[in-house]
Amino acid sequence: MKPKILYIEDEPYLGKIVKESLESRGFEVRMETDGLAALPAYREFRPQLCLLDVMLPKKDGFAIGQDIRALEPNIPIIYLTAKSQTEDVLKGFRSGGNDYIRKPFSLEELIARIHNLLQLAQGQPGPPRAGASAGEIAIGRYTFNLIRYELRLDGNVQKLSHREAELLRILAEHPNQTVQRRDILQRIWGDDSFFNSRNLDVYIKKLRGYLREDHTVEIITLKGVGYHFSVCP
Amino acid sequence: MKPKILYIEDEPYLGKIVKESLESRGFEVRMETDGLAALPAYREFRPQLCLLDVMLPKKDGFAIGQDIRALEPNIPIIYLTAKSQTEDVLKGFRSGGNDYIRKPFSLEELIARIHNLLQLAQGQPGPPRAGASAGEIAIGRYTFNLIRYELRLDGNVQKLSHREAELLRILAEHPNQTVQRRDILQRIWGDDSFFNSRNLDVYIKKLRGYLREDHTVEIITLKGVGYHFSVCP
DNA sequence: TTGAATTAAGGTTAAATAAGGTTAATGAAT
DNA sequence: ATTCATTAACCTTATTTAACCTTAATTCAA
Repeated sequence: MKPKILYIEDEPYLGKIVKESLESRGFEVRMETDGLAALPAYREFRPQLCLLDVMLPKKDGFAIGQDIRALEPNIPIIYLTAKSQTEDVLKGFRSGGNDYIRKPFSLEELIARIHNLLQLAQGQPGPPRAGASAGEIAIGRYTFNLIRYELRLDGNVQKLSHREAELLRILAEHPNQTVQRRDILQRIWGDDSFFNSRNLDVYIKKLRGYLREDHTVEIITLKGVGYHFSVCP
Repeated sequence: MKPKILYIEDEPYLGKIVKESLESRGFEVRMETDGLAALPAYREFRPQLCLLDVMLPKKDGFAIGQDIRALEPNIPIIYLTAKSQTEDVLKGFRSGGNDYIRKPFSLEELIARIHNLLQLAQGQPGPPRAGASAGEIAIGRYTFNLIRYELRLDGNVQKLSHREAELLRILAEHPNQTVQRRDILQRIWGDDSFFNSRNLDVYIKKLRGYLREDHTVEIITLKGVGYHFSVCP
């Protein structure tokens, strides 16, 4: 489904160009030129992101942003303005903005920032792999659900503990790459002292046990360095 | 605890000013002037956010950003640069940047953007689901009425007690996120002494009982940390 | 330059600890 | 009286610690 963007802009020429550009990049855009029409349009359209010009005749963009934020605390909002005073940028952030772009801006930059915010709002950074939906990672024939801490193969479900899941996640985020031991220790235990180090060994063993069914998946030890999560298709 | 920021900047005068300003605003800052020192410093310092100058003599900020992103996929990264070409902004986002600030920048704006990103990175409360109106939260197939303390599934209504409702509310406000045990204890009981701690266990059990009907909803224990309210769609 | 000896790194297992789960009884408030 | 909240006792399990074993890397002698 195309991400929906609500765009409030009172300059019709600029607005038309931006709207068309965004549409050509795969967004569904609803534009309003009147600040007072923004909130009703929001309610009806239910966008994933709002792009608000600040300087509007009747109701300024900051006020609109605050209203929308009151309705939907987490929706990404980008303010768009000709003002270049720092004070306005600050006001933008205080009004609940997540980004603030000064006119004149480059369309490419605008699009990059939109993508960035939509991704941040989703919460998930890693590139999704085929065969696994959001919140899941494909690991060979397994599917690992990051939210429920479940490792599935065919019908079988293996519940993982928190530590097990953290470790598997780190490995799975770096398929066919070397992950340094101390980085894992830092991420899970916060330091890389001797005891935690032995602890990691224990969990590596557990994961190897869980992953035994699919021989294309392997945790390879690189002594003195770390681990290589090998996933050959 | 103060948020830690790793700051890579090769201009010592500018760097000193920025570092001190950030410190005066409650951040703990580690600055490095050498691009090659960035990654080791990152490993040791484990910051919550990275502030990377792009134009560095030996290794540029984008390369550093990519390395750091490989270690920690979710850490917010801000690029800082004198370049004003759009192409560089795009490159910045492609390298996994979450924001991009052009020099000369205002310190206040920088700080506002840092706060903004730290907040975004903190918690992504999942997208509120359709079918629940104001004062109600959708929890999987359930609907939870915050005012009447009622948990509904299809026709059935389960009345919750005050404590039960408080706890469910805290969890439901953070779907698919980790909530620290001590935060819950603080919010409900005002402290986190041993006895209240056992008390929480009792209420968690009760909620699990109420939520048993929908298997996509689960309260996952993270031993020593807290709970993860998993709501898979 | 081999190749045994040495050493460090990690594997394996099991025990200990701490954290939480479960259930029931007690106490407080309406 | 009844409901809800707290306390308590006992049970289960994740995590840590520890001990001992295996294997890879390094060293140094022949």
